[in-house]
Amino acid sequence: MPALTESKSQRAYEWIRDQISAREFGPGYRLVLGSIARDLDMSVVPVREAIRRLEAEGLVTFERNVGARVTLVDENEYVFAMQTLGVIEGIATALAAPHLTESDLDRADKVNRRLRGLLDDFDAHRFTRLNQQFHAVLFERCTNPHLLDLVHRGWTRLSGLRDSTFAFVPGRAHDSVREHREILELIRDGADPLEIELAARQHRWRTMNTYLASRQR
Amino acid sequence: MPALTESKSQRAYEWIRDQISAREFGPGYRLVLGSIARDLDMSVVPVREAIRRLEAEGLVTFERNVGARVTLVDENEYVFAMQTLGVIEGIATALAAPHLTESDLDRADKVNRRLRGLLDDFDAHRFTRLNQQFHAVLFERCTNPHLLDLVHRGWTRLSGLRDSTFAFVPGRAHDSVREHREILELIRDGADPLEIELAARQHRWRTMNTYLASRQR
DNA sequence: GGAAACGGGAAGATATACGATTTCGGATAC
DNA sequence: GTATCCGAAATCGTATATCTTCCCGTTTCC
Repeated sequence: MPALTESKSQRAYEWIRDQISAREFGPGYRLVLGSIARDLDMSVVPVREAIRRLEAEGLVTFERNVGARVTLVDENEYVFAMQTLGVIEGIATALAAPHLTESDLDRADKVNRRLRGLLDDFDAHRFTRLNQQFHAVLFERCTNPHLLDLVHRGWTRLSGLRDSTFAFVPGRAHDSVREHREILELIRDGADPLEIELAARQHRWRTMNTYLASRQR
Repeated sequence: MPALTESKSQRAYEWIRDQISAREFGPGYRLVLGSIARDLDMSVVPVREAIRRLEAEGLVTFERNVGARVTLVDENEYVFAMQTLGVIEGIATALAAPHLTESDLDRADKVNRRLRGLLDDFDAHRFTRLNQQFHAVLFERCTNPHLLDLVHRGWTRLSGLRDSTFAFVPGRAHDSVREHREILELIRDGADPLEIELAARQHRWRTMNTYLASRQR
């Protein structure tokens, strides 16, 4: 009988990751091996392995003889993650740009229109979700899988950190939609890759800076 | 009695990583849990955990019910890793630049002179080691630890992949030393961060391109 | 002669067991 | 009242045991 199901270790990994993403396990949440194992109806061994992987990805922090907890991030950490994501996503978008089809661009445009629609009746959570969708269309065709993996990790990490930047600085959403249009424009025009890269990077960095400015008051 | 020694899991992790780095375990090497455990005088459980971490870092590839082997990289993978490292290292260098002291720059310069000294009596392996040292001086002061971590992983990954690019294209070494000087110059002059970033990026990408060109003949 | 079925050994996946370490509440000393 | 010392409970770390899966050489059947 072939294994139709994935390994328990894999299941544990995905389950924990999803819990973190869904913020069931918020930052600082204590991951107790025994209880997770019980919840998932398995022994602790696969759970340990899952946690090791998550540790290597930076989603959880491990302390010898004490245990694992969901990585706790301060202000700085958030900024660092955003700064990094800006760089990685920027180059990924630039590399993907030449491979985007008309239909990709239309899809991105449609998502951006929905984003604009949200501006009136603002919902930070929905906005963030759509926002990610928009960018995903733009970078998914990146030709470098290694880079693409880093982009995904960056997003996962951020989604674990903070529900939504836009909840803190709703004003940023308006500019964001406009910048999306500009980036799409650049891609449609077959602009210089470096120009696209820097536009995408600055777009993210501006969100980060807006957040920073809002905090310092 | 407090634990003066690190955990077995940690020991296994470091040992395997070092073996890969030292190319005792070359690409494709089959990592058999049982024998590693025997070599390190421990049970397989810690070894499994170590391998999971290495898997998450991309150093080993895992296949269900089959086992782990040191990540085998084809031409493409090498190019992807270099491309990524160029981007990451570029921004890290740019971010570090304003924080470099005179003594840092002198140290880098000294290393680069040694590199130039090696040109006459070329030794690709030594050259690669010194080359990494040179760049390490430039990016270590990067203010974003997250980014710095990615740079380190990139280097580790590449060192696992291929002993030395310069062994394939020794001619590149000469240009490389010159470009090092130019980068140092930019930093000393307090050049625009973007300029520094792109110089560092292009420096690495040129090595990659030279390699590619040499392969296509 | 080749394809398919079989079977044994090697290695992986997971469970269970147990000793070690940390944590924390309460008792005791000052 | 506070600080320090115990000890139990919780939890981790690792070893051992068992079951499953895969690999590969051999046999069998067309």
